[in-house]
Amino acid sequence: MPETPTRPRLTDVAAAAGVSKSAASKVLNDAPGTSVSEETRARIHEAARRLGYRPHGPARSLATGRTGAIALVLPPLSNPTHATIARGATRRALELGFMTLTAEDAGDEASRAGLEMVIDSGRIDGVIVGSASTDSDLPFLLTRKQLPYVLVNRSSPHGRANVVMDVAQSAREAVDFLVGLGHRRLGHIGGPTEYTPSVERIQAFRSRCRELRLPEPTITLQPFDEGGGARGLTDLRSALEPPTALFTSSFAQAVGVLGTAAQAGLRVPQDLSVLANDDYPMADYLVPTLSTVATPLAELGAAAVDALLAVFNGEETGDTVIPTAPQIIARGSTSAPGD
Amino acid sequence: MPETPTRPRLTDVAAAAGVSKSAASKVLNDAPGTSVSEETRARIHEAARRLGYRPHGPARSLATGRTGAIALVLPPLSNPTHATIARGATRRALELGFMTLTAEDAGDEASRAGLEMVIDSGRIDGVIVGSASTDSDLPFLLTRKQLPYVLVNRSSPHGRANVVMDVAQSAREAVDFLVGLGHRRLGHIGGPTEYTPSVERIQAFRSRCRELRLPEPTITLQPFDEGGGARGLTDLRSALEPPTALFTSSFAQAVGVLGTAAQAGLRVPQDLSVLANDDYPMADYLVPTLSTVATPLAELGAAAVDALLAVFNGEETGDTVIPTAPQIIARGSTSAPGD
DNA sequence: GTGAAAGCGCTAACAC
DNA sequence: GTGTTAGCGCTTTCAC
Repeated sequence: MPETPTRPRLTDVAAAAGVSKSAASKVLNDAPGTSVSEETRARIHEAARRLGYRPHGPARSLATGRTGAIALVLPPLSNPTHATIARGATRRALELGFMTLTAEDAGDEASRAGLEMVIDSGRIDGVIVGSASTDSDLPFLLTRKQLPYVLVNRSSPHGRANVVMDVAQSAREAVDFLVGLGHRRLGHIGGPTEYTPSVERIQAFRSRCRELRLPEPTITLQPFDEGGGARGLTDLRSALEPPTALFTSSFAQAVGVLGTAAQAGLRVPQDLSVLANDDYPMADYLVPTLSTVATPLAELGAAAVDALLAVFNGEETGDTVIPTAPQIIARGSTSAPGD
Repeated sequence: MPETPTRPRLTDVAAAAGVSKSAASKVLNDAPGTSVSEETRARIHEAARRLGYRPHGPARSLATGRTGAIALVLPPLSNPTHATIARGATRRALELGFMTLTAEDAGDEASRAGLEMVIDSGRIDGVIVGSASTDSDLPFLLTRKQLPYVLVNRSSPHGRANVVMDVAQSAREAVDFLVGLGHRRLGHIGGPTEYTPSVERIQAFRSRCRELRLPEPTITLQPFDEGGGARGLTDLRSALEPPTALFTSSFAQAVGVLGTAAQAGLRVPQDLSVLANDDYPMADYLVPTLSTVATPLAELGAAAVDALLAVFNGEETGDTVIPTAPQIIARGSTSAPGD
């Protein structure tokens, strides 16, 4: 049987089944309240299957005003945090019949252009924003364009729906874990404060230390990358009484800490325990192996999709906090102080 | 001034400029051979600007049969190799006025479903495939669907256009670099042979060793991840005469090697020099810092876009090999044998 | 139960 | 130089 040269249209299916286009359309979408005999229904499905019919997206979009696609606006996916969120979101979207379009937001001119292209294209129903700093104009832009959106791993008072993890809980567990090992002088390498989780993490870390009547923790603010971890370590060590254990706000920062510690002749964990936020397979292969707080990033992405769909339906869901508890994974970079 | 409640259409622009839809359309697309007075032209542009007009993608697609979007089918972007290719491709596509849609191909059922959704959606003009193993049916599928495609970082005799780097050159430079340090017994942790670059790398590595009259190198085949590196190291060390220096086919493998070496009490670089394929910022922070062969991955992605567009235009370009030379970046994980 | 027809926003062939 | 018109493939209202 020779290949069909052009993609089959609804008309072709209808013709093959001996019905009208509208009948075919209703049956294939099983539109509510459609009255078509079981037998015709079967004929239509069979014809569609045989011809390999797939509805043509643009045509359907034009007719319905909906596209079945959502955009993910995230910081560069070279950062595994965001890649994981993206994957979780894409998986969930797929389950619900939505395509995802990723627009990387590196904060530069080119990203911005790409982003506007996607937003203005008329090819998406809504946006999941994971890149917005607190002073980003993205929420306003989307509001002005009348595009539904949710924020993920960020929150904004302007956001119609923010989807977040219990960052404070992670920070508290981190403190408790390190204290459980016997540490009392703790340090934290926080992320930039224009990102809401950084602020929460810092506050929770500090207040948990107070609750436990520990000495005031040393805290430094740094970018999320390896270099930030490196500078953070230098910072913390120059404190009057340097911490014996520290918690980083990103995996990459922890890598930077391990590298810098090794170069400085600081032994981990004997001289310094290191606990990273977020867990990746690489943790098992770093030197020393890296203890982490595993966070439900994929679920976060999935929940963002659910929240966006709720917005589509006009539901006022408010904010979502992922219920999954963070999990400490103890490896070689943490121990009792002095060993 | 109150916001326009609904997105402006071409009709609105035409009305505002006092011309017909077709005039507006032609001017805004500056269609070839359009004769419209400079003055009307200006009026139309001005009206479009004022209203913030953006063509509606689906409508345009329906009318033209083209979408202005291309799909990127790549292995999970948690692998920085593919994330970098994706970024290069997206950047270039944007420059050329194309949107990109990323479909992760993790080789599982869910990815496959997502992929078919994208392919069948009618929302893309072509596909860049970077995930195909040699026995993948993806090329056939795309051919059957009549969707233009190119392979990137892979090659296939069936592919209409393969876009690759000079992997052999990287492998030769790796050998030369290690030999330059004084090593003679070399090892290589190759990637799975169902991926064409793995095969080329292995062959080039081996033949370069022969050219230099070195002892036959020890080669092991492993997955591209950290675990593959770990097992690869174990493998190589169990050789009759273990290599004093090795080249991995991925960055992650090298991380696995460093971790496993540390645990085995093997000193890098004194007991073993390690050179990784591909370079990432993290290399500066591993313990020890990791020597790498930097490869032009972003350019590879960009070139894939160019090649795909050539296919759109019916040009028979054949294969593309990125001209940028690989670059050795010597760090702490390589040294003369025995130090 | 089923089908005819209008129209989503745009482009392009053609008429004026 | 500029406007009219016929679709692109689909959904959906409404009449039969």
